[in-house]
Amino acid sequence: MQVPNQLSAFIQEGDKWFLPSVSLDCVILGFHDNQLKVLLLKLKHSAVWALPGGFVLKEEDTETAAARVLKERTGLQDIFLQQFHVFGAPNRSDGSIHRKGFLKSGIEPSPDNFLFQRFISIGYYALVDFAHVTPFPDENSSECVWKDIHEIGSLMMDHNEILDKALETVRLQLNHQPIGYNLLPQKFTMPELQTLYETILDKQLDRRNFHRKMNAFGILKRLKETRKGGAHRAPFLYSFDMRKYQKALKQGLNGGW
Amino acid sequence: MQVPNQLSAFIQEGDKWFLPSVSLDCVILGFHDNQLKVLLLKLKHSAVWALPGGFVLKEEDTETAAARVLKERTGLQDIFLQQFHVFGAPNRSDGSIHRKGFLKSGIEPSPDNFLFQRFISIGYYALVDFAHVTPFPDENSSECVWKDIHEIGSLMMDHNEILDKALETVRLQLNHQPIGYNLLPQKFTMPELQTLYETILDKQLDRRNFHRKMNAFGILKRLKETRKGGAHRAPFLYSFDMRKYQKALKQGLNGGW
DNA sequence: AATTGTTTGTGTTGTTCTGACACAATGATA
DNA sequence: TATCATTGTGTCAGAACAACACAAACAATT
Repeated sequence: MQVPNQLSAFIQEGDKWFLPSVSLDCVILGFHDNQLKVLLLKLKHSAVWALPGGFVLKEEDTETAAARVLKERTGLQDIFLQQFHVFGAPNRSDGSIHRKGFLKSGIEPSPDNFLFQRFISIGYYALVDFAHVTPFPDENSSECVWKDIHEIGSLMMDHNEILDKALETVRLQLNHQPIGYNLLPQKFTMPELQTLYETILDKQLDRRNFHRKMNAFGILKRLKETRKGGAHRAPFLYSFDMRKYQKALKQGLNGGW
Repeated sequence: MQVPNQLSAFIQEGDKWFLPSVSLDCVILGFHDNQLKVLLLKLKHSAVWALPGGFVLKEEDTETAAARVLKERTGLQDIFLQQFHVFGAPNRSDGSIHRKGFLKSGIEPSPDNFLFQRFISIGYYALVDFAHVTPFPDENSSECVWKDIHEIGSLMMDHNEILDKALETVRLQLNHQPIGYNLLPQKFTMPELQTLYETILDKQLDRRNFHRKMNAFGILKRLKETRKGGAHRAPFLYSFDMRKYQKALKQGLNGGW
């Protein structure tokens, strides 16, 4: 089954294709310039930024639906994708946003249009290699860009809450999920990994202790290459030893009991 | 808005009251006889055990809906309740179970009955003080009882998966949520707390190290009383110092970075 | 009332982990 | 070749941890 590609198909036939009441929103995170980025888009005829979202096809798994939305916005497949929370407040979805969009497009929607109902939303976060992504808008959105997570203003509906919850979840799961692996390119330096940790934890870490502790986990392979070009001493490149990484994550990277 | 109390109202008017496509299931956990228990019920005309579940009223918050289900089965209010996962496989819900129930009740359901549609399910887990709960069945179920988590057989639909995921979540959140506080009575002994930890973690812990570490967290108040009556040395009673407990949980009880 | 069996409370010891710090090595730039 | 910022490595004291021993308490038995 294919997703309808035309706006008009959405408008007139939403309830023909999709599961009612259920939507999903994706917090797509990348790491670039030593900063965490999130993919946002701006709906046509709307002034505010929003998380990319979508609906679940009638015969589709919710995870598959999230992967589909991710692919539509980034072109990426087989990406680390994780549901983290359901947002189920009765007044969270706001049909008036779509209503205005319709009117500005010169369309007169039916009062019981699919988009006007109440939706709960399943939040997913995705971790992607920034360099592999070219964000592009769809026919419903005018812009699709990476935004620094420290420069997010007011988002549509409850999307600020969704984003915050995603970041909180990533922080809590840092020792249990391969977060470094998914956000960094295959080869990376120790200072880059440290900055990633510092950004996620929003906390400064001691460079030398970080180095020692990371090596102690035994999850990194130090390559023979260094990253030249910076104005200073060239740091070694590392990559993850996935077998040991996965094994270590099961215990949690920091033990506990 | 009140929930319909009669089975017939569910059957004939489900889509009048409830949000379509969305259900929820509750993993209600208690601690008794040094073992973790889960509340299960058996649907009328069905041989298998199931988790208590329900639906979301059209204007109701999903959290409120879960609290309502919890209250219906246990009589308890203001309980620690936490969503942990959404189960969204397209074939997970099984209308034929309800169909059989209808037939055995001598009812001829409409083919487009509310219960026959596809449902995703939001999983919630609740932690309750075992002593405060008297499980009782509703008009849809014939039995409602506490079961030891090690003596669970095959449950209805994907409820084994839901239960397993709940237990896994509790284990992962042990250092971040007030799990001891919610599962134990207000006064408890150190050995009881340790057994709770051992049961959740499915791992033996050293009695003396556990004692020392727990005290080091500073989240316990040792009372002047002891628990007499056991055949051996009477252990001290403790209670949680909630202010310090909450504060400690924010960092996570075991640090990490 | 003394003895016994089992459990609880507390302490010790050697090892590992942690946080705070110093210094030498490196690579581009001046 | 000197400079400068950054990276790699090392040290050291204090904290945390695992493994272990022993005394105190309680009820049941004699």
